[in-house]
Amino acid sequence: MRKIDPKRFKIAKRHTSREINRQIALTLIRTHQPVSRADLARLMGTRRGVVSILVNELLAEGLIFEGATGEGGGRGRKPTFLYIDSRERYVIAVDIRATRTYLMATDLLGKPLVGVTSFSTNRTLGVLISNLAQKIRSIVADHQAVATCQGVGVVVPGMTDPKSGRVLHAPTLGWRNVNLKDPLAAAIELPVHVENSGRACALAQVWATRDHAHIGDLAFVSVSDGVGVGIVVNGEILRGRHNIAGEFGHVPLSIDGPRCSCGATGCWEAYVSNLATLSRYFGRNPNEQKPMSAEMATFTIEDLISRARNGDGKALAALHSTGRYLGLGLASIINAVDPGRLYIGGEITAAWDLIESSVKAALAERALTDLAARTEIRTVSVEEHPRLRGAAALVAAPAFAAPMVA
Amino acid sequence: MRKIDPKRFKIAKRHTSREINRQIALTLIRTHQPVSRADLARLMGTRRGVVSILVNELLAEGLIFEGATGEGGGRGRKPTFLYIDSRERYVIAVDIRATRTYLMATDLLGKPLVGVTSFSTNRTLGVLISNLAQKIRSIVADHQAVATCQGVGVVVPGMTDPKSGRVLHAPTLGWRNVNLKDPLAAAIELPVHVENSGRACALAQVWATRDHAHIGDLAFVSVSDGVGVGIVVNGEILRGRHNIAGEFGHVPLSIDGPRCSCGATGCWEAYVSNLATLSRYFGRNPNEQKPMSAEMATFTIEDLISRARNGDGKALAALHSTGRYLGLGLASIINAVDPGRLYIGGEITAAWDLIESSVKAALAERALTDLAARTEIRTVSVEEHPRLRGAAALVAAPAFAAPMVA
DNA sequence: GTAATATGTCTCTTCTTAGGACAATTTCCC
DNA sequence: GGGAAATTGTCCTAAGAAGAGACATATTAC
Repeated sequence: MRKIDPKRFKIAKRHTSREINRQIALTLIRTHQPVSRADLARLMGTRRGVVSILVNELLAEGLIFEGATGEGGGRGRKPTFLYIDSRERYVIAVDIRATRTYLMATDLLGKPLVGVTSFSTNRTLGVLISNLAQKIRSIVADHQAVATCQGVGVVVPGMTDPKSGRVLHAPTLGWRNVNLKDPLAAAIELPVHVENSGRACALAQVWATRDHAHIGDLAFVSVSDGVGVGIVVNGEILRGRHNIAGEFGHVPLSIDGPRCSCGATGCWEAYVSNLATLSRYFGRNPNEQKPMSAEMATFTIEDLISRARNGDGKALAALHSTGRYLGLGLASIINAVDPGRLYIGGEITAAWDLIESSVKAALAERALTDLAARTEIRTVSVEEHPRLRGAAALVAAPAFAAPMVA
Repeated sequence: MRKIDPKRFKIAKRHTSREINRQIALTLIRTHQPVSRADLARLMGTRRGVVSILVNELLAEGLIFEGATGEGGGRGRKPTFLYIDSRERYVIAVDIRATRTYLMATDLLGKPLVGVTSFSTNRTLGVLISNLAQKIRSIVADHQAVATCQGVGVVVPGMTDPKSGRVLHAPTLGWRNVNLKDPLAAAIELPVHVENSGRACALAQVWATRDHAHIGDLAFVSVSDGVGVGIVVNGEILRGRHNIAGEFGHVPLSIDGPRCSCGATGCWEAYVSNLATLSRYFGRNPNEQKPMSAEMATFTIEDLISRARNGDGKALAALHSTGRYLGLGLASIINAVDPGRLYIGGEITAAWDLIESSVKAALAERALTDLAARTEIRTVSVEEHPRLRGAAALVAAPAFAAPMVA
């Protein structure tokens, strides 16, 4: 039961019905392909005649194509199967991180076209944009003959305003209120979408085609240098009035806890970030100003995980501790927004078999009901490039989204 | 950008456009009344002809009525003003609390028709339902000649499943998995809606007509025996997969903090509930099993507030402390869902002038941005009966809600 | 070879918004 | 006092879109 906004409603015009049904048909082709017109009519509960018109529109726009006539089981005329056309359009995904920037090209369904490339991040905006533009132009040139680029999706580790394309605050990049969209769009002459990386990861999961059970309510928790969280409610990314919604990384576990990079104390992030786990291993107060030893400076979370696997009890204990705090924080997400599924990303997922029991035990401690405590948790490994897939979804997803109505 | 659920979409039928525009017109009449057909056409950006048809439909259904011709400023034929018809239909609101149960009747806009009545709550379901049915039947009998009852909205201090009408868990009532809807609906032969009181309060605020700025994203925090929170996102109540969404009362401030009634430790509720404030005043550990003194047993938060106003430094300190914790928890809500406005209800609002500065200071400590820290906070006094208004909205709001499409 | 059945197209009907004409009012202004 | 201008609400026709069903096409069952 949704209230109509008396300032920003959208009236149904003559073409609105068609628009709605077109997007539904497209969605069904996307999730059920290969699928025939007759199948669509059955799925949609409408006549084949209407479906034919919708399909012809989608064909004319090149969004779908007709494959070979299928091998239907029973008797009767064989159906012509329809598929999403992932040849004519593609998108470019960009993941800007503190030290390196990653690029990838995918089709509209998120399937990679060229592998991931990367270059060292130069934090001076102008330099970074010219570096990016060069790489993007080269990808566009390579594909010019075959397909057209629909746009560029850029994800950034920090708060963003996707509407204006500004990066409001990205601590690890040292950016504050930087307009990333306009100069980049001007340089490459393509539409640019900017989004926070945690939210983009969540977006990638909602739009993941391979998952047939539609999960409209989910949370993505990305654990690495910081903790990024993306929340999806009713199939829509939660952005909030000031573009900070989903920042569960800065919801406290203990207000008297360790100081966090955000300035407050006891944030979840201060307990479960990779730095926190490493500090725990070295028995070091993460807020200490003392210089780190050479070992500590180069030691990574991956090293810690491999030590834990090789029998280092202290490393295992540090991971279990992180697992416990992870579970306690996940319980906050569950009690606050109660998503249908939780996704965990980041380097820590490589140790999931080691920490899962700690996570679930902690979750059960604080989740309000048993059922909620059993909320499904899925890990997304670093190799799946969730951030890049999210950046791609920023551009690709609007083509499949529901039209805004009422 | 919303994803279409490939399992639960809704196709646009022939009558869908009409349905959408009808609800938009109704919404505009509701928020702009008195308003003419021509005004509506301008507001909706459509032709007067279509508006006439929509309005005639609404008139035929008795949802609106034509008032006297208005006194338009300029020249030209005078408009006939349209109003929501709040005479033919009404709803009954019920608020079940641990010790007393409250009833009220309102029109479709939430305006009270008869004052609030109440009776002592009998926690035995059968007895309570027969008590309720008796009261409701008497209200219905009183109004039979004039108007028809659209249904009964019931709010309960606990987790509910509005779809089945079950109370999943209401600690203060000692109920667990109790079907409240069906037996009550059978007894009174009227539709019954059951909802958690915090969520209903939030609902009442979204649908409050007097507030002309539509706030589609808000949070309502009700502080009394417990802490109930209702979250509204995109004009829709957040319920979550397991009907526990919005339970910020059980998100921790400090996992090592005092034990909460939910079994966990350091929940926000354990810091800011009325009991917590009183315990702080008496310098008492709220988990202590020692019997309370006679004074402590009958002393209420209202008493504490009046002592603070009369110069009791300890009382004022206890309130300031609660204010600080309140602000810290509100910061969690802001960082997590970033609503456009926060509403605070409960007895503590009577002391808002005393604690506001503490609340805002604490909020500023933890909110991620200055802008977010300045999120508007409004108090809703106990006298406004937010829970009963929410119960009424449960029944009244669906008539004005956006149709589900795509 | 024929009946049965499924697919996709086409036509006609019905519902709905779009555009504009028109009558009824009401004020402005000479 | 009377005409011009402006505003409201209704009516009629056009065009867009779904609903219903006929029809040609294609394929298997028997």
